[in-house]
Amino acid sequence: MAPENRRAQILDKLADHVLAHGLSASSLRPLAKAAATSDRMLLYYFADKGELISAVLQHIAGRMVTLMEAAATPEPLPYDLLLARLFAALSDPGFAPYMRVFLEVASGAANGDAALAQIGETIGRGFLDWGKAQLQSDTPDADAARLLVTLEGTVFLRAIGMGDVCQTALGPTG
Amino acid sequence: MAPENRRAQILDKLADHVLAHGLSASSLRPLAKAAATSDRMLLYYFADKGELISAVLQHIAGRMVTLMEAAATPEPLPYDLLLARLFAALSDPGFAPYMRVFLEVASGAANGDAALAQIGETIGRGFLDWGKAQLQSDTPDADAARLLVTLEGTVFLRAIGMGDVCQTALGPTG
DNA sequence: ACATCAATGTAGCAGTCGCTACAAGAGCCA
DNA sequence: TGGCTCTTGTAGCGACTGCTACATTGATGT
Repeated sequence: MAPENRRAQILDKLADHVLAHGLSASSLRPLAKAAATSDRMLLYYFADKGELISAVLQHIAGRMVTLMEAAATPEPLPYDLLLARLFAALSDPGFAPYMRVFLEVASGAANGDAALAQIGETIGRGFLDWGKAQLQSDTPDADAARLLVTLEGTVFLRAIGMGDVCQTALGPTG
Repeated sequence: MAPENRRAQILDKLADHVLAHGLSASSLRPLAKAAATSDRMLLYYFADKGELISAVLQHIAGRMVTLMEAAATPEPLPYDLLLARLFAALSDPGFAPYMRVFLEVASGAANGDAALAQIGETIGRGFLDWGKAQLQSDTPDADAARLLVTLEGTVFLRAIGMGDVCQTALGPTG
């Protein structure tokens, strides 16, 4: 098999594993097992673990973009409606693993990992732009920012078992 | 020294280390060094690492409560004003380490660590109640929930270098 | 003085981490 | 056929992980 194909194939299975088990459970040997290869080969296709993780996260980001495009509405929506719709989407079990990983990326970034910070920001800005395009608003920049802040807040709170508070926050007043 | 004092003394230095370097850099030997003792002694005063981390995080939570009490206003504030004030407080370098650790706790909780989830929720609910007491509102529950969601969202976004978006979200419309 | 027991040091175990040296198979070109 | 390069397996290194067995100290109580 052509090396680029092989690398892409491996990357796909690595992404599955990271989404399923998180970055903290993604040392080389478990990753290799998930990709049906050896740690030795992972470091053959990737320069080191940092490059591997970066590639996997970019791959995951690509998948997330695809998911979001599938969730896009043909018409822009007003803030409250879009927020409610996206909040529901993030509750979907198909989307939750991405949020778990995103949270882990943010945590790593906060602890000084520059590579994670860079990838996290790229994903975040992509999300922001995507939301802005979905918004029907007189102040799209501010509303898109509010949207993102609110949604990431719900991701955070749900992680610590406070999903009920998210409902309270978004339910009555929107 | 009485064992309880000694344990408390160690706990205090452990908290310093965790706040400075994060949970991921808090294996037993670095922690022991920070507390001027040995890994052996850490496991003498704490049953195992899980109990130790729980104790440290609870200690950190206690400190955070103290900080928040010091930041409390004598009079309740309306939502927009309180949000702006707390957002500024979370920007303070004295508070930022707590948010970094909180984020790491949330990430660990999302990845299935039950102990972290429990501690994270305790801290989060404490924060929620504290905010509610600070709020002047006709709908304090919903507003406190919105406040918390928004603030945690800014913590998340700032971790990945999107502090500017937080400003945009909170600045013009509040 | 002697026994007892809490507090602490020393040393090490078994496992995992990222990573690498070495060699062997596999396909390709002269 | 003989080399040559791409790919892969085997084995292991040194560092780190949480944790523990064993020995020693020092204070206390009788």
